[in-house]
Amino acid sequence: MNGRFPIAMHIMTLLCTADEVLSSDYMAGSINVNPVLVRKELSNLIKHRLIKSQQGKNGGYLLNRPAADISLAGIYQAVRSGAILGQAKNQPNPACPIGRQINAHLNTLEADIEQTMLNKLGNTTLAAFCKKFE
Amino acid sequence: MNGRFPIAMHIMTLLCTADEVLSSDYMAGSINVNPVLVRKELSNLIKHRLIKSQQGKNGGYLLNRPAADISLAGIYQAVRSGAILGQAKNQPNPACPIGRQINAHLNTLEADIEQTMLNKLGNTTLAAFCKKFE
DNA sequence: ATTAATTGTAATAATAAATATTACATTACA
DNA sequence: TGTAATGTAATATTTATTATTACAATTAAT
Repeated sequence: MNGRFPIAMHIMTLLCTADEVLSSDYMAGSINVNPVLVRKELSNLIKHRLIKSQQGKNGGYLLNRPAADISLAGIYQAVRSGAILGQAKNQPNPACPIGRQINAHLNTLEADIEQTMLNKLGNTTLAAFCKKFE
Repeated sequence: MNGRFPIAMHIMTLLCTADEVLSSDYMAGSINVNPVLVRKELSNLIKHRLIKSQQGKNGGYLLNRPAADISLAGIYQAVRSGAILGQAKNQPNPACPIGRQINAHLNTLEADIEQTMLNKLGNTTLAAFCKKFE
């Protein structure tokens, strides 16, 4: 996987603990990645209605609802890209009895694991996560 | 993540359902990836004592113990590389109160989720997985 | 003994994915 | 009107993954 979940969590934690809007440049400075990457992730988080923005001078970003109403599962779902257990890009040989069926069975397993993980992540709110930073 | 778990599962399923040793070239043909990639993964699975090899002509690979004694968690642990929830390669700004602590808290979360996932994968044996292919 | 099929592994190349950079249009406050 | 910010496209760079080539070592079969 890539660094999107850690970066999204960093963003959400910053916004959760801030008492005013934060700029993408400020957040990029805390995360220490390129500001455009942060803005892309902010765009995505807006699309998933987790945050909102204020444009123009003195603009910035803020949470779209109370942190107690945002679960880590929601954040994960906003950034998830591909399978938890990995995604091979091969196309197994359909002439082989195993190759013909393996993807279907792996997909079932993947769905099962992902649901387990979402249940677990759903147990923690952003508010609870941010309490650790006191 | 990458395709190592799917490929390892494909290998283990082939070996589980075979009644003789299988060559890396045969398995590469079923998986449809480069034979050297398969041999590298086979090497790794040997290192984790999940399979063993017979060298020389007519050689090949076979399971190292009954499929009922191999769990999907064991296979996952043999191939896992990095964090389930993603690994950012940035170094957060230590001058920021959030940046200073975020990695510690994300690592705790990661460990928690990974344990949940291993518990779930531990519930299924390779033998049970392979029964689906009848 | 010799041959051939195979494991095992190193070195390199090619491809794909992630991240960084540059640029600039748009917005809204002061 | 100037300025600080969002929003986004285009491109470049870096990193990770997969493929390829090559060949030494091993062992069964002839």
